Amino acid sequence: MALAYSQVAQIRPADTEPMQAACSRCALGKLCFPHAIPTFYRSLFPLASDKRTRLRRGEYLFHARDRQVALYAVKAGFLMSSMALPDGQRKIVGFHAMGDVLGLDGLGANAYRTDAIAMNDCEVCVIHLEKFEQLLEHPAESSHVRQLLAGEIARVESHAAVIGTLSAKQRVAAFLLDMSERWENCGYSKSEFVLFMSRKEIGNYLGLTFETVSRTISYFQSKKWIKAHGKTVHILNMSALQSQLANATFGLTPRH
Amino acid sequence: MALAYSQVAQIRPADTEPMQAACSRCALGKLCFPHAIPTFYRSLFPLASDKRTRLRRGEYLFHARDRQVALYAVKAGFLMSSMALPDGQRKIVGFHAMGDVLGLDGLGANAYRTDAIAMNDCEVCVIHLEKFEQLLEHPAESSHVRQLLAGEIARVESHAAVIGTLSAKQRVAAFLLDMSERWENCGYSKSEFVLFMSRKEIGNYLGLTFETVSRTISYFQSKKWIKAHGKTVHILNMSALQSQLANATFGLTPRH
DNA sequence: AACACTTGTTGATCTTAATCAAAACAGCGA
DNA sequence: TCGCTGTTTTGATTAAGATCAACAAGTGTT
Repeated sequence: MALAYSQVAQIRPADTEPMQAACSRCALGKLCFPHAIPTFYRSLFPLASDKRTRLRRGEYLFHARDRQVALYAVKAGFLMSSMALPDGQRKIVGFHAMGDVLGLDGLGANAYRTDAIAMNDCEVCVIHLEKFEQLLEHPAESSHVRQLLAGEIARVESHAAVIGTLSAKQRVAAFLLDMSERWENCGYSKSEFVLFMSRKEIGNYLGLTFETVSRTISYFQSKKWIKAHGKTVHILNMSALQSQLANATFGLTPRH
Repeated sequence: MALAYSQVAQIRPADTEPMQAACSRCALGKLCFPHAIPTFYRSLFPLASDKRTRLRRGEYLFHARDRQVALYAVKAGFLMSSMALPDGQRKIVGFHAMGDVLGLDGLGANAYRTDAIAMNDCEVCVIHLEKFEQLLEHPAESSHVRQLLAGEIARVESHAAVIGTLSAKQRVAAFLLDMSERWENCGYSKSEFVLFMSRKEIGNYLGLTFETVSRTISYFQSKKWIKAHGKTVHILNMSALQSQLANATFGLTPRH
């Protein structure tokens, strides 16, 4: 039964409430829609996001194929997006933390293309599509949206490159460095952080089994490059992890 | 020495010439910018694309990190986009045929993010960024661009799912079906077509060695599902290939 | 046509990571 | 607190696919 997230839970109305704080006053500020609604536009479009939604672990924010009604900006907590494969498996194609915008890949298709599932309790800003259309009338927002979309392409392309060319050790090293960078971007320590996903989920994301992920983490610990109990990770030697990616590839990994 | 495409060749001015046929009269018509410049806008923006460029096999259309100056729509021929990996390898992240638009992933970043290389002689429409900005003022175009971007995300995500979860046989089957579909979308036969890339390039794209690709193609031939000499492929049993993807996965492939 | 050179096929062997299995550990509700 | 359940770690074995190698089939050039 794949992941334990199978329980389908619709967002109940009670969980959706008007936002107290407008985007302009949101602590995330620069992360999701940095210049959202410049002062002189405020009278027209008072808020980019007018609702927020709370989700509990395992709840779906949206399902692939659902008619798209909104974009979502993560305010707190973590989500993942996954795709159903023809054979009934699921593949995790992305992890999302605060500031990330979800639902972009559905634009124009009138339907979401992935499932978005909460990995823990989280809070999400809702930007309804009508509101979004209004936002787009402002060139800065419109260009920012293209930037978000283009950035997402770049992110997914890199990920495809990672899982398509690197060995297990390299993939896990790349993953840890990526997580480190993301925590840093959110203003936290880049050398000490908590993974918000299980070994199984990491493996799914990286195209490895959870045993291989676990073994690789143990290996990095034996080298004293990291210290990890459970989901807590302490990076002791960042450059050793980085060099895994840079050299390592002569004779040790696929030539392609 | 990676792929034989290493020779860097800038586009020479002589290769870039004014287009005879405007988008509105282009044979590709619906493919790249379907509603480009509706009649009543023509006086303002007479052409989406005002230049075309010819490339010979191995030439670069653009390099990652180059300042982005244009988008490109493929008019004839085939290109690939590839990324340089930290270790000096290259990873092919996409193949592009006529009607495809290249350069999208650089939008907003002010620089291309991938290298685009001609796989054979080809002809490409150039949509300069200034022209593009004008185009965006028309809501239909603006929305179409978002659609192109979102579609690209979906395409790359599926590809990541393919190489992250499927076995060699499944990947090659998925690849052949994908090529088949693309040829069909361009109005050609879906069961008989020419692969425009080498086994090595297929392998690179799919995260396999060229030997494995070759062996897998031989295997499909031995099953009488396809007939192939060199780059010419004849699909004899489409549903057998499809079923490779659907079942196959119980006990035979990674559980993740 | 003859040549070099690149691309593709097939075989034999080896390595990596998957699979199977079992025990240690952590979290949670009664 | 205990015991249940799911997660993580570690070990032993296997299989898929990478690597090494040799040859065949194309492709292009003079």
